[in-house]
Amino acid sequence: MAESLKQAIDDTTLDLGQFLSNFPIPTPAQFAIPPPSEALFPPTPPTSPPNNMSSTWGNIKSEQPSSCTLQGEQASFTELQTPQSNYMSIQNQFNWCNSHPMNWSYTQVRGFLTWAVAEYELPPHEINFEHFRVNGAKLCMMSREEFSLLCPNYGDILYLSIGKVLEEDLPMQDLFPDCGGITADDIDVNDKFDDVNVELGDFPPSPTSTDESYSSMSPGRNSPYYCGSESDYGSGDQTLGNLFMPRYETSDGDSDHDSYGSSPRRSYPDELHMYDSDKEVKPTVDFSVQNAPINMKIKPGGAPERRARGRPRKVRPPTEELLTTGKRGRQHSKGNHLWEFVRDLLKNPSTNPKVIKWEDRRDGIFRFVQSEAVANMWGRKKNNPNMTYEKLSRAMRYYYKRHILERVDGKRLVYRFGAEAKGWRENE
DNA sequence: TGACCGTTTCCTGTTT
DNA sequence: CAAACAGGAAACGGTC
Repeated sequence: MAESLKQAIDDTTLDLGQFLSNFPIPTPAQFAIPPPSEALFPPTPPTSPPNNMSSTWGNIKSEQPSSCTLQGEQASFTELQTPQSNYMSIQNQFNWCNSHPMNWSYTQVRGFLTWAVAEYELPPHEINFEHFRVNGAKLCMMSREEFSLLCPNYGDILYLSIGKVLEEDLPMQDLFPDCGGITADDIDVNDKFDDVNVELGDFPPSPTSTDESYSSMSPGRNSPYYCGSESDYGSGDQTLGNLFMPRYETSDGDSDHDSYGSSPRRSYPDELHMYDSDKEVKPTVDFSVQNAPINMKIKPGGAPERRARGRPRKVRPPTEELLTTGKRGRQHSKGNHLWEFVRDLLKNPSTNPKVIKWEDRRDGIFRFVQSEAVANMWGRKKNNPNMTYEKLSRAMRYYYKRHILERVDGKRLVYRFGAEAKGWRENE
């Protein structure tokens, strides 16, 4: 693993190289030098990644992240030449695997990205770390599309990598520990990408996306990330100018398979092409009859008819995991139910009362303070960038019949736990 | 393999 | 007028 990280560093150019220049690989001799001070560098408990990266996504290597394997070495490799602040920064980069992504600092986000580059053998020059100047909370809020916008060719991989970390079966207190990383102030759907916007300028918009999140990220023509008008799409440029390059095509699903090139590569997180619903970025929409989306009936010679009711059928190309094991990732794992997710947000001081709060603690009445933020977090957990509060609330309403939730009339965004909901009471 | 479950997606209509 | 609510319909993907 250290080898692959070093290889990634050797291969590094431009931004990543600059970043990694602050990231010296220790020599064996340096390993022997003790840390300067216990107070400054308290002994770290044995480090393991927050989860077993292979448990659910069979194709992800089971080794610990590179950064983790170096954890034990870091206490000695920099202090001679490196200022303490730099040292601490480096230590933080290694520490990303010690805490939940929601709690990552910007530095830990970088540490994670460094690991991902090495782990999935991504071409470092195509991943500009400066595009990810966000803390973990913001990173977790970013949709798949945002990842792709920030990193056109490998955003999906990064998105699914972070989703993988989030998806693991951590106990909720580990998922959202109140340990100073994220505060409630960091979670605000209204400024859900503020860090990015402030530091990067506006995102370029999705050319045809109807996703409202894009409208809030409308491009500044003066933004350094404004890459041109629609006529510029698909220039083929692989660098910054291509941030806007559409990667998704029509609903036939697998047209972006080639995006990752044909070179042999370590297995990426699977389900990279899982979602191709009609809300995905679809810069080229062909409404000819044979190419019409499945639910879009075309009148002969006329305009598209109203789409059919119900959930549109998805076209999902088989993943490597599906082909080898016949399985995709688990969906209904323990603790994966929406109401339990909501309950655990209520239990967590990082999210309660900022995004969700009790209206009446004893009666189990609660309110979504930032409904779209909750939806975003739920979507992240389910690896579904298209989740919205509207959809989440539909699922919530199904709980009425099962008495997991009870209706609270007359109040918007307010629900009440029902008789079948367990574990929400203070002394439960 | 198929039934079932817990959503997810989309829709129309209503209420706030 | 927009946002939220309500609930039907159908599809999806995992579990049993």
